[in-house]
Formats: sequence, structure tokens, C-alpha cells
Amino acid sequence: MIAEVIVDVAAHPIDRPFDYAIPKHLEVLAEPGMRVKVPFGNRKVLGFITDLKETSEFDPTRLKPIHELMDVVPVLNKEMLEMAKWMKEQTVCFEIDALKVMIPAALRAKYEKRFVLNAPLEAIAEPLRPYFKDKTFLKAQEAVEVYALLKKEMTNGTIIADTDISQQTAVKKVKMIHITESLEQLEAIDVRANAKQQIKLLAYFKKNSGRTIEASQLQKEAGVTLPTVYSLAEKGAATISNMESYRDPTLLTDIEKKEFLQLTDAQQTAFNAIDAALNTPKTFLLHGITGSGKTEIYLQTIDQVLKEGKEAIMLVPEISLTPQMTIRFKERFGDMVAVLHSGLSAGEKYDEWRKIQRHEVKVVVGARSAIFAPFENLGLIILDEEHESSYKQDDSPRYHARDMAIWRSEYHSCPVLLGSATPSLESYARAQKGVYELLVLEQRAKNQPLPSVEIVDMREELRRGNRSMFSVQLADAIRESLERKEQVVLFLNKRGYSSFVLCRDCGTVMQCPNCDISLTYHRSSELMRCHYCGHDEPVPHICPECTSEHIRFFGTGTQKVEEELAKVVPGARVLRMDVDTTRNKGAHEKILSAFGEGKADILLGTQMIAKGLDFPNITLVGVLSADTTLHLPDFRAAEKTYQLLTQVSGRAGRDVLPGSVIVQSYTPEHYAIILAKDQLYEPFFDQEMAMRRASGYPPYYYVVNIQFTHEDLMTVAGYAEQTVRYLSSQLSPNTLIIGPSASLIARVNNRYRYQCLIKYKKEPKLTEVMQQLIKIYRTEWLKKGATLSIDMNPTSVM
DNA sequence: AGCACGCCGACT
DNA sequence: GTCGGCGTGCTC
Repeated sequence: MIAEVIVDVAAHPIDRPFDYAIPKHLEVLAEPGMRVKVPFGNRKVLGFITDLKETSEFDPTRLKPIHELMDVVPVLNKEMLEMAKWMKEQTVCFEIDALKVMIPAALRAKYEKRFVLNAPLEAIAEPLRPYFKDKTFLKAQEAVEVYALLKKEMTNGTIIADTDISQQTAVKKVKMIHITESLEQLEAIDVRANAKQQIKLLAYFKKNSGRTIEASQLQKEAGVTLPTVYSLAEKGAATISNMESYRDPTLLTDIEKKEFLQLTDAQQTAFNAIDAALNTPKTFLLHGITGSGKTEIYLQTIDQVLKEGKEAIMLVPEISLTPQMTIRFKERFGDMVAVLHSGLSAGEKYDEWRKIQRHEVKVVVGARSAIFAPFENLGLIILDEEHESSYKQDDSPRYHARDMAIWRSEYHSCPVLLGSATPSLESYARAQKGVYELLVLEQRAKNQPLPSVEIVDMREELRRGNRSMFSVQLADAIRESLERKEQVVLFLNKRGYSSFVLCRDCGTVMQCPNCDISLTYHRSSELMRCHYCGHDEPVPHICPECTSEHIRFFGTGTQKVEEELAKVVPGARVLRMDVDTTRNKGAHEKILSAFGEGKADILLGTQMIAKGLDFPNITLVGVLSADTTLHLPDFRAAEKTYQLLTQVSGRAGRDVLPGSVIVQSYTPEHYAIILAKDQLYEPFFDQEMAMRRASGYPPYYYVVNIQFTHEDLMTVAGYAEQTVRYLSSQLSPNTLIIGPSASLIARVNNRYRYQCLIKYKKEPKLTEVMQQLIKIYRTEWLKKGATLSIDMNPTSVM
């Protein structure tokens, strides 16, 4: 038998199946979807069997055999293999990348070069011998100082180079102690009189005969150490075995089961619509204002799916997988739920994934990649906050979880439910056209009024001589809230606001030497760092250009706001939440729960606090500057701003206390800001659609972004220019080709970046032309050191 | 991508 | 005379 294998080499000429002979003894085991080790050229690589067949087009005498099967049960099923092929077409990626993104990182290969001893130890040079003492190989990393000697041996053939392929994490095992059942047997065991520990343990064994207990538990209960257990086990008092176990990532034990809430009429109507379509591949868009109780609908429709014996996937945007969401799912579905998000270690993710694969859970709550949960009987897929850009992966494979969801819904003939208070224009436009079915929740579930939103014109403040970042209104409101012992959330739009260093004499801003971007000041490490290439250098005390001492930190990082805040409300307890304070595992949850428990008066943070925050005592939300996202050179700038403002103001007044929101802006007349004030989605949609139509962007046009990089500016500009000419000659006349132009950040890591945009409505030849373009790149530009990347339907074009 | 093969310059 | 530079070509 012959296996078609996609090998783990991401390169254009390799991006196709290679045929391998299956050794006789593996024929019964081999199945599509299994990982294999195969010889490839003169090395070994990992690959996936994608198909089995009897004959090969390739010269059968030159077929190499599969070296090793890595799995007993396939890690990918038929659906996933099919989906990978589609994804490759859809996103223009390598098939191997599509396959790899579907399995947990722990199962992806780890390659390690090593030197293997191929002769008796005495045969190699004396200085090398200690390195091979009691082992036959040496990791290349640990041999740097003897490379020269090794090389010599390799020409003799006494040492050969090899690559070791292993997976990244193993199954966790726990030691189980099974205590002998028969009391007579235990009585008969003879222990020396001075072996106090053993006597103690034996007494414990007699009391617990027949029990099976985890070793760590036993050590605690009996007060003994493992060697004692071993010596008694040798005498026949117990047997010791290793049992597979799961790492428990949630730390959410003892969650009380909760019953479902009574749905409001509006919720019931939405629920009924979905319920009626549970066996149809239909996409719903649930448009519900903040606090309208979308989650309850998710929970109850999922319950309905489980009752039919099917499974459900619940996707949430990356960081916003707040403890609250997890808790609500655990409350309703208990241990039927697996959780997959970025906060888990590779081992924890692998364990959660195995629970899904083994059908031990029925629901998965997770971020983007959870869309690949290997359920076989899928009944429903939900994307909460469907407009979030984190659903699109921003490196290859550049897939969108929404597209994958719809593909799977067709495969399983089950519905997709997209939920948002601020749907993406694409989804809402589709709902209006009837491609998706629109469901609306207009009222908040607990019938609270929407928070009152006040927009403060910061230009006015400036004119009145207030140069601080807090307007009079906001400062007063903060003080009043604190007097009433209520909580405040302050939101800082981080983008474009990171701290940079500016010389006040010559105007020099410290730049990264490799990239066209200014360096960011990091207080924790006292370094200036580039966010693009990672370059860092010490903070200067004099200007590097003019040696003036008048340099100062500019911009408004959260740290800076915190300092100013101390002047406005002295003594207030402030919790800061940003990349710096949430770097550690679980820090995010810790800060939120501390705030929830009332351990602080003010929560100050960036984007990440915009979502999921649901505490009853928050009555004031302040947005320090609404404009920062608005003026980015991107077609989604207004949409993002509207979404952010709505999202943030939704954090106020979620319970009995009424909420108020203060939005500070330098362009308060912009429609995105005015319409977000009263959550007027429809008018915003109409106005933004008109803009998109006028400028030829989605949803009116589809967009493809093609990026080029090269060390040399003229070269990269030339390739981009050639591409534009080529595309114009190949694509239909109605298609617009924009550019080429230098990217917004024109140089990263000393490579120049150019890009061009394709905007089209209908382009049947698109995939074909993209493949052709790749071919040109492959044969002509790749060896000259250029890179090319294609982003289909980018979330932004910056 | 990685790795070998192969053909021309500066060293033991 | 050999070591080693990276151009070119292949991987079932």
C-alpha cells in the first residue's frame, strides 16, 4: 500500500502530496490523518497521511518507505483533511500550515539536530569521548565548542548527523497506588522493628485495604515519602502503576450547578428561530445591544443541541475569554465543557483537546483555534462578538474563524450563530440581503436603561486652559462616583499613544535603527524597545542628536495616566491593566477579580478591558480619547471606533445602579462618535456603508492585500510595480488595483515593505491568478531575497 | 525550507 | 595543492 503524505516543509515546490511505501507490518495500522516520520531528501521530517492508495504515478522503485507511524489513532479526521484543502485555496496558504493549525501545538513536531556515534567510542578523537560517555548521541546545541572535531569524524563516518523529531509535550501520567485487598496478605508482611515509616504506612494500608489512591494523595494522608511506598510495594503490600491524567487548567473547582434563567420575550423569539433550524446549515446574526442577554441565548440553544446528542463550539475573542464566561458555561454544563484559550500551557491545551477527541466533553469554549475542535457530531457553532478582528489569524494560514465555522456548518448541516452588539459591516450587510437571518434584541435583559453618554469636546477644554488629560466633567464625575463608593473604569485607547522620547531642543524622536518606527519607553525594564523587531537600548539621558539635556517622555501610556490620576483624585485605589501588568499567567483574571471584589476604586486599562467586564458596582466609564483609532489610515477606522465606544460604554450600569459614560474627543462631531453615544447602530451602518461604497471597500468590494519585502528599496518597489502590471493584465477590467505604495511602516528589521491592493466584486480567476503570481515569485524573486505574502480579506490594510 | 553538489579564490 | 564561498537543483 502507498500513502500520500503532506510533509512538514513550508515551501512552494513542496506544497503537494509525496508518495511513500507503507511497510508491510504498518499496513493494518496506517490511516489518513495520522502523523508519520518520513525520509525526505537526506533528512527526516514529520508529515500527515492524507490518503491511501494501491498504486503510484511515481517510479515505484524509487518510493521510500514510511519510517515511523507517530499515532495509533489519527489526529485529524476526514473532515479536517478536507477542510485543510479548502483552507489552502481560500487563504492561499501551504497545506501543511493548514493541517498544523488544526492540531494542538503539543502535537506539532520539534526538530533537534544531533550527532550520533556510529563506531566504538575508542574510534573517535580523544577530546570528543567525554561527550559520548554513556550515550550514543549529542545534541548539536550542546556541542558548539567541538564542531570542528565532529566535522572531521563525520568525514570518517564514525559520527553521523541526524535530526530527532519529537512532539512538544507528552501525556501527563500520575502514579497510582493500589493497596492489596487481602488483609491476611498485609498481616503477613514482615517489617523490621526500626523501620518506623514502613510500620506507619502498613497500618494505613490495613485500614485502607483494596483502595486505589494517587501517590501524592497517599503521601499526604499517610505522612510518608515515596521510597517507603516502594519498599512496601516490593513486599507485596501494594502495586504501583502509571495512569494517564489531565492537567486541570481552569482552577474552577466546586462550581455550583445553576438552572437556566427565564428568557424575555425577545430572547425567546430569537431562541425559537435558532431552535427551529438546528439541523440546517443556516447562519444567524444575533444583533443585541450590550447587556441584552445574548449569553443566556447561547447557553440555552447549546442545551438544546446537547439534548439532541450533538456537540457545540462556542468561540469568544482572544483575551476576553473572561473567567465570567467560563464560569457561566461550567455552571450550566459542568464537566461537559472543555476550555481552550491562550492562557493555557501547551500541555493543558493538549489535554483539553484530547477530551474533545475522545468525546468526553460536548461543549468547547475557546478562542479562534477552537473552531478546529475535532467534534464529529457538531450541532451548533457560536461566535460571540463576531466583529472582533482576533477571529482572523494575522499570520499564515490567515484564516477567519467565521469562514471556517460556516464551512463546518455545511459539513455537519448545523447552524452558525454570530452574536454582537456592533456587528461587522460585512455580516450586517449579509443579514440585510437575507444571506444570514437577522435576530434582534433591542432591550437590555434586566430592562435597565442604556447608560447616559456625554461627549466632551477636548478642544474646548484646551481653549479654557485645561491642558491635562482629564476634562473638568470627567474629573468631577470620578470624584462623585468615588464619594458614592461606586467604581470607575477608565479606558485609554492605546494605539498611537505609547510613550516615545522626544528632544525638546531639536525635535528628535528616538527611532529604531532597523525599522521606520519610534522606540517605546518601557519603565519596568528601563529600556527603549522596538515593538516590531524587538531591538532595545538603554534610555538616553541626553539627546543622541544634539546632546541637549532637554529630552522628555511623550505620549500617554497607562502609567502616565495613573500618575495624573493621583493628582485628580488623591488617595484613590487604582488598578492598572495593560500589557505590562498582565504579562504573567493568570494576571488578567487576578486583576479583574480584585476589582470585582471591590479592592480598587478605579480600573484603568487599554483595549483589553473593553470586553466582558460585568460588575454591578461600575457606574462611570471614562474614555480618555475617542479619536486615536479614528484617524488611523485604515478603512475600518470608523467601524472600530464605533465598536470600541459602544463596547466600553456597555460596561457601565449593568445592574441596578444607573451608569454614565464620559467620552473625551478632539473630533466630537464625527458620526462614529455621535452615533455610538446612543448605540444607534442602523444609522451608523447606513452612513458607514455609504463611505465604503464611495471608497470601494468591503462589504461592497472584496479586498486582497499583497505585501512585498526586500533589503533594497528599489528592488522591492520594482517587484511591486511588476505585480501591479501583471494583475492589471490578468484580472477583469472592473477590478481595481491600488498601488504599489510603501507600507505604513515602510521598513521593519532592515527590510523595505511595499504593498498593493486588489479590490474586486467578482473575480472568478482570482485564485488561479494568485497561484500564477506565486509561481513568478518562486521562480524569479524568491532567490533574489524577496518575500511575498497574500492576505485575502484582510481585517485592515495598514 | 534544508541540504548536497559543484565550480572558482586565499590560505596551510 | 586544500578549505570554503554561495549559485543551482532536488526532495516521493
